[in-house]
Amino acid sequence: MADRYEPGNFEAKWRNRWQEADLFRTREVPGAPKFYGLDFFPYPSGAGLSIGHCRNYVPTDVICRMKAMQGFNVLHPMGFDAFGLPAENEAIKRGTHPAEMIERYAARYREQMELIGVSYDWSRSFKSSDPSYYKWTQWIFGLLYNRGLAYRKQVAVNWDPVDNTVLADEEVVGGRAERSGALVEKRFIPQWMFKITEYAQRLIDDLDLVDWPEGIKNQQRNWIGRSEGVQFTMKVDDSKAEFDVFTTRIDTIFGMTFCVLSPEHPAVASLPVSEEDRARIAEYQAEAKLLSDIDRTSTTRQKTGVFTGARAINPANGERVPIWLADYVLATYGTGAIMAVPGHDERDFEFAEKFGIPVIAVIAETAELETPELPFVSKDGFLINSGEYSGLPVAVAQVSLGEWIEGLDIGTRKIQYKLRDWLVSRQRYWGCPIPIVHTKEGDMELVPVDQLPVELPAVERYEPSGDGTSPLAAIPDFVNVTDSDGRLGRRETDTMSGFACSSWYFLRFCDPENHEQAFNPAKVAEWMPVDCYVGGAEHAVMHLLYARFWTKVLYDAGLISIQEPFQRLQNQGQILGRTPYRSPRENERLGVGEDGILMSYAEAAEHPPEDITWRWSRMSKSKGNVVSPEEAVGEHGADALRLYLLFVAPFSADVEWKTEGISAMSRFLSRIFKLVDTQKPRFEPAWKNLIPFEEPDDVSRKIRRVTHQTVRVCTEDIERFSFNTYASWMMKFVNALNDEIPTGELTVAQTLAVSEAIEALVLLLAPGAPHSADELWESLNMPGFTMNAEWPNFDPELAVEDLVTIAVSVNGKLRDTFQLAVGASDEEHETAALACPKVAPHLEGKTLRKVIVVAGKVVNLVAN
RNA sequence: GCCGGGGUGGCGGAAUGGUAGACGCGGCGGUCUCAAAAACCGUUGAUGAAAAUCGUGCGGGUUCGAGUCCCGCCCCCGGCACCA
Repeated sequence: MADRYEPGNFEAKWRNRWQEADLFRTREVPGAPKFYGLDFFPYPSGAGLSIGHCRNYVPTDVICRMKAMQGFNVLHPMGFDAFGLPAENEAIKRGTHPAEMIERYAARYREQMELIGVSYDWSRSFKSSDPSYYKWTQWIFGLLYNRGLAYRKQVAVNWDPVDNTVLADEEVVGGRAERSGALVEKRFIPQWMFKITEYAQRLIDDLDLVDWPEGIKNQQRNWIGRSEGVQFTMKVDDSKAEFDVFTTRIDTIFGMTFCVLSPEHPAVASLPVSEEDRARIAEYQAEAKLLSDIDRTSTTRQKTGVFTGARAINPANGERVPIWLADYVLATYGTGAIMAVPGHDERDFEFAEKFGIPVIAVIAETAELETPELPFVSKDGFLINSGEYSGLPVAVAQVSLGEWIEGLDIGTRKIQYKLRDWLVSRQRYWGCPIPIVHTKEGDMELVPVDQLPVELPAVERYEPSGDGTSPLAAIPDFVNVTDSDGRLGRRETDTMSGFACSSWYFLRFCDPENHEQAFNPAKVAEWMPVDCYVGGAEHAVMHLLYARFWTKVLYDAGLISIQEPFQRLQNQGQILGRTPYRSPRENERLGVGEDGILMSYAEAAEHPPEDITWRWSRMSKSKGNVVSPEEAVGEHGADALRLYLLFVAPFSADVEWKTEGISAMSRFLSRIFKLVDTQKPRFEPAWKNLIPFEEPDDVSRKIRRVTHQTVRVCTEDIERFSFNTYASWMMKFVNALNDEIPTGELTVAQTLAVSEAIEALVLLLAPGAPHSADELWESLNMPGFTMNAEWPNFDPELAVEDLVTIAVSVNGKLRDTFQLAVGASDEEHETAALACPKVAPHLEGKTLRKVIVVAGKVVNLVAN
């Protein structure tokens, strides 16, 4: 073995040996604890992995390898999220079939993952587009259908005119398609929906059961958007017409000076209005229809609206208030109608100002105050001008007014959610077919289990039709089927969103070969929940919410015994690449939100440097700033790359990729190789049996102390995802051993302590730099692989320092330090502190008032 | 606007209310070399000759003691955004 890190000489060798030994196959030792470490299901893109992906996979690998060494049964699988628009669109562009293309891309991903030494059990791998997998995706669809959680409905949908398909609300950001960036249009098309709204409350409540970043939990809570309020009926004056409103501020009901219906509200048609009014209303409704969603929700836009001519009666005081139509009231939230209280709501205030509607105050900071500055939107206040409710604090009035409304039987207290049902159907080819047959009568039948999977037909052309139907609709062999009575029926031609496929893959990994069931419940019970789930924060809402929902449905069906799939979640930070931009030329114009024109590195090289702005942005193929694992491994070695990814920053922080740091890791590994090479002749493999019988000396005690301290901290740091400090502590350990190990003849106690230290070093290194660790392990003549060796344990007593440095401060300011034996009494601390030479001048002319002793840490002398 | 997460040397970052800056990068000085690279040793928050003083975005507070806790701001990143 060399005395330096020469990755080209041994890394590939070890990867081959691991493969030959089938080292990563999931162990299922009876009685052993389990650990399920999982990375987000990746879509295998044609660009291959970047080191940004490795930032996700390496840390998970480190924790899984440590758990394996600690004797856990570790499940660490990997598969591919193969269905969906990215694959289909790229296949169309390249003129290949997505299945064949995905196969290639997935194989490349696997090679890259293997190149960096990630310990996946590939025997469990699958793609979501494998019929043996999506058979069961269809089966779960059936389960939802039978439980009344999947339904078809004619709805106004978000239509993506670029991808030619519908999108779920979650996939629309600021009126644009998240994926394609196209402006989303409204269309009315029958769609398959999942009733996720039925689970809204549980999806909020059970966030308390999981160990996730607070930010992600909050994003989910916000997305679900629970609000408590009162829904009540407003009667229209002079008419039988009525409509419901929902408000979270029932306490402000006496301040209602108008009502607003959304332009699409069905009650509009039955309002008692004149012909003239009717014409005005129709005109406004037509205008509203023309507006796109982003125009309509633009925050800079002035409010618009029209008076209907009708009035409604405020049930609280009998006042007749005008009914307006305005598009700032959304048809899709609550009841699509509101009571407007301009005194205490900014939107209503803006509207009232514009249209000259009265604004009155009904809440104030104190019960005595007559007129607060309006709009006064705080809930911290008291009711005024509110009849018998005047004087009550807001919170109290909300309860009593709610009860009063309920007593009158015109409304109820209600909980409202922003969350809408999950739109799951897609009018595209490359997805999991929805296993439904439409009968002649227009009924729907589920395809029986024994006829699953409904396989995607192999076709030549699968471009979207653009007319709102799936390309599958044009394939007679697929569409024409017989129903359960043997009559001609029509197969459902929509496919499922990719998010459906990724909503249960973590269950399939527990039992991937099962041909009889989606999974054996006993096996799922054995492995689930995922103990550590690692991936990017960009899936905070969609994937995690959907997967939680499916898990709860399967729980309700009695198929699994856990309600939350992912016990602990960690989000890695992004790796940013240096990206050149230049200012636009005369005939060029910048897109919205861009402040430069993207360049390639080649372009940048021959461009005047003063015209280039370098910016850090997420590595992506389109930006041309990707560093591949092949490049990094080729130049520095897999272990150096792995360690650098761990060391460079805290796991969740973004990283600006610079190559200088990586060579520091090669140097570090070389120092380890050198240290092990030097100590090898002294290494006593049986140190563990001999060491209890040897009388320790100062040097051996020191070596053992730093060994046990390092073992403790590294173990804790890996456990708490503090990989950067795990790496730091190994560096410190190497520095300490280089300092402490004597160069001459060693005593027996020292030999044993050194052997223990060297063994611990190699084993602690193993999760982070497994190739090097195995190379070193072998050079020490130790048998097998480090991954099968036992993770070092630490003895707290050996880790304890015997001498500690105590800080002495006077009035909180550090003045001196001194050494003291561990366990010294408070008096000893005090005496030693007062004896410190630098302390006396600061006490001069003062009276010592108090002495604070924190044993082993600090002595603070308080004097004045 | 609302909800999260941040703000610490030249840089990445470390620090259960108890010696701020661990570990690493970079810099500086040295050893080795004809020289360079590599490797190794020393040094490196600021001001100061030193003693010392100052120092974790800003302003207050709690405490014997605050990067850490509390209150009020500023800035950066991410998410949501007319949700009644």
